[in-house]
Amino acid sequence: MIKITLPDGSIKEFNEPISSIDIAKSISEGLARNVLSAAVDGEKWDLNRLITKDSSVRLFTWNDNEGKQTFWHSSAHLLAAAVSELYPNAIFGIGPAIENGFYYDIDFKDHQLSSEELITIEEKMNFLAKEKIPIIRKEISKKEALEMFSKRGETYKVELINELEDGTITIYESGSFTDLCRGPHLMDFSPIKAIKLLSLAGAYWRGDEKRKQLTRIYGITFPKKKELDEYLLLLEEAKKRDHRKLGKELELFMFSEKVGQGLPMWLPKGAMLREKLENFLKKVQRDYGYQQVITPHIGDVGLYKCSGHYQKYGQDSFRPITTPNPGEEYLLKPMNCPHHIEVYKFKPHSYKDLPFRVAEFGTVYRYEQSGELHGLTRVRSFTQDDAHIFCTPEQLKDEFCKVIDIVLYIFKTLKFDNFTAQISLRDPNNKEKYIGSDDIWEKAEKAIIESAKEKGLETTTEIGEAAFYGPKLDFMVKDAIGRKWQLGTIQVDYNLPERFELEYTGADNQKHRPIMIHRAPFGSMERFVAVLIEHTGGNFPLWLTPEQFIILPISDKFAEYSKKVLSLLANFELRGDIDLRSEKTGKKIRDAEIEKIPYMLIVGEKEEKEGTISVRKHSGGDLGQMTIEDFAKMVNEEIREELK
RNA sequence: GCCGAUGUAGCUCAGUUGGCCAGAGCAGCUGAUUUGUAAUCAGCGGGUCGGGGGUUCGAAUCCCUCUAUCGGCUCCA
Repeated sequence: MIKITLPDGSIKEFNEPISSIDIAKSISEGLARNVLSAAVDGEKWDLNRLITKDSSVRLFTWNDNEGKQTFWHSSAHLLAAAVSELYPNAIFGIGPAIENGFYYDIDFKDHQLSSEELITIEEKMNFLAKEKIPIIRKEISKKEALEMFSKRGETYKVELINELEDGTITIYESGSFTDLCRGPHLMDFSPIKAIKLLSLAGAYWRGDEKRKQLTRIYGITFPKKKELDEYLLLLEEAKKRDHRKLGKELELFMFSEKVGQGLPMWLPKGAMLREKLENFLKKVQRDYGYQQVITPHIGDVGLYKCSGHYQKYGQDSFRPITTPNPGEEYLLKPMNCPHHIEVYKFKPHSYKDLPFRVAEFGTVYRYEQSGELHGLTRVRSFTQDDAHIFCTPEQLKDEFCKVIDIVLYIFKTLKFDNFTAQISLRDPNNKEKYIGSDDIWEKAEKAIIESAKEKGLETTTEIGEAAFYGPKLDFMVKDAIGRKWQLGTIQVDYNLPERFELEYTGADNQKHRPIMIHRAPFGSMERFVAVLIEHTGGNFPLWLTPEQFIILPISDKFAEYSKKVLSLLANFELRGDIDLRSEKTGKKIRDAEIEKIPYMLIVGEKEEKEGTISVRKHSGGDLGQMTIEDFAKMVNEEIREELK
C-alpha cells in the first residue's frame, strides 16, 4: 500500500507503485490532460516515473511556473532533436528553460547558421512534436555516459559529465536523439503546439569569453497557438514603451554619429525633465544633511593610480589626455570618488564634523565595449547622482540605513514598486579581482547585510558581483521587455580611505580612519530616465513632465488671450506652451494627445469673455470650463499628491 | 570585443528577380481657410539610397570592407 499525500492534505492510497500521471487520472481526466510535470517529496519528477513509497506529490500544469519550466525545457530538447536531424555535425552545449521560453547553445562546427534557417528548424520541430515520440528517462553510469557522448564527439557534454558524480547521471531519449539531462520532461513532445524561434546569438561556452562561442537559439513555445499570438502581441506592445523610441518621439534626448557612440545629448524637453529630477533629489539630500560640491571632469592620472582604478581599468578605458607639458597626463573621470576624497582632505576633520556628506551630479566617462551600448541605459558618458559619506565606524550602519531610506523614498514617489534589492559580495575564490584585506571585506559585507536586514529589505545575494573596492547593495528595476537594470546603488568602502590615508581626530585626540559610503539613488540620470520612460510609457507625473499644459486657441483671434492665460499660469509655477498654428481644434488636440501633454486648454470666444479656459485631460476627455485659478489649484494639488 | 540582423527624405515605410529622372504618408515651407474636443484644402521644396571599394554596359538592389543601430554573449569602477 502506497500513500500519496496531495497538496490539499488529502491522501490517496494505491496498491502498487504508481506514476504521477496515473495519480492525475485518478483525480480527473481534465487534470491528466493538462498536467506537465510533478514534484515528489519536493523533487521534480517526470509524470511517468513510478513512485514506490509513501510520498507527497504536487502536480504542475501550465498555470504553474514549474509546469512552464518543464514545458520549455522539453522544448529545448525538441529544438536540439530538430537541429541534430538537420545538421548531423552539430554538437550540443546546454539548453535550459528561462524566464520566458528557452534556449539551446549549439556548436554548428563549420556551418554559420543564418537567421533564415530558424524557419526550417521551426518546421522540423513542429513535425517532430506531432510524432508523439516518447521521451524516456534512463539512469546510466558515468562510464557509460562518457563512452556514449565521446563516441558521438559531444565534447561539451563530456566536459559536463566529467564534473558529475557517478550514480546521479540521467539521460533522456526521444527517438534518435539522446541528451544528457537531469529532467524532468514531458512524456512526449505532442503538447508543444505553438513554436517560435525568436533569435540567434553568440554565447561563449560556460560564459567564458576565452572559450569557443557557440550559437545560441532562443525560442518560446505554448500549448496553444492563441497563447503564442498573445505573447508576440505583448512583446509588440512593450516595444511601444521602449525609451529609445519614445525618447525620439517626445524629443527628450538624441545621439549623433558625429558626436560619437554612446554619448547622449539631452534635448530641451529631456533636459527639463532631468532638471526636475535633480532638483527633487537635491532637496531630499539637503534635508538629509548633504552638501553639494562641483568638481572638474578630468583628473591627474596619479589620482587614479592612487585609487587603484587606473590599474584595474586603465587599459580598457579612454586613453589619458596629454598636454604640451611632457609627462603630464589626465583622465576623463570615470567616477567621482577620488575628487570627493580630495574635497574631504581639504581640511582636517574632527569626529564632530562626521558624517561628512558630499554630493554632486557628476558626469563620468567610461569606455564601454561597443556591443554593450544600449539607448540611455548603457552609455559612455553619464551623470551619476553621486555622493560620498565619510563617517566613523559607529555611524556606518545608521548612515547606510538612511541611504536606504532615500532610495526607497525615491522609488515610492516614482512608483517603482517592482524592484529587487541585491547584495553583491566578493567572490572569495577570486580574490585577485579585488583590493583590500579579508578583514576589511568581512566588515564591509557584514555592515551591508545587517543594514538591509534592519530595513526589512527582501534581498537576493550575488557572489562575485561586488565592486573591486567594496561590496554593494543594488536596487534593480526591469525595463519594458523585462530586462533588469541596476538603478540605485550603495557601497561600503574601507579601501579607498586606506589608499588615500584619510583621517579624522577622535574624541581620544588620536587619528582614526573614516569609512566611506558611495551611493547613487538614481544610479545615473540617463539610466533612471530610461527606465522611467518605459515604466510610464512617456506619461510622466505632472511634477516631472516637460510640458504640463498646452493652450489651444480656437482661432488666431484668441492669441492675445492665450498669451495672457500662459503668463497667469506661469505665475502659478506651471509650465506649458501655446499652439498658435492655423489649424482646426481637432488637429491641435490630436497632436497634443500624441505628444502626451497632460492638459489641453481650449480658449475661444466664450472663454475670453468669461475669463476662463476649457480643460481637456490627456486621454481623459473634456473636464469642462473653469477659471485659470481653479485650474492652477487643481494641478498644483495633483502635484502635491504625487510628491506626498 | 564576439555571434546574428538591420541601415532608402526630419519621421514611418514602399521600391525584395540589377534597367526609364528613387516613391508614399506624416512633418516642413507658401497660399487659402478663422476653425469648439483625435488629422481643412491646394501648391512647393527636400534623398551622396549609412561611408568607401569592387563586379557589371548599367547597382538602392550582387560581393568585400568600414561605420552606426537592434537582439544576445562577455563586460559594467
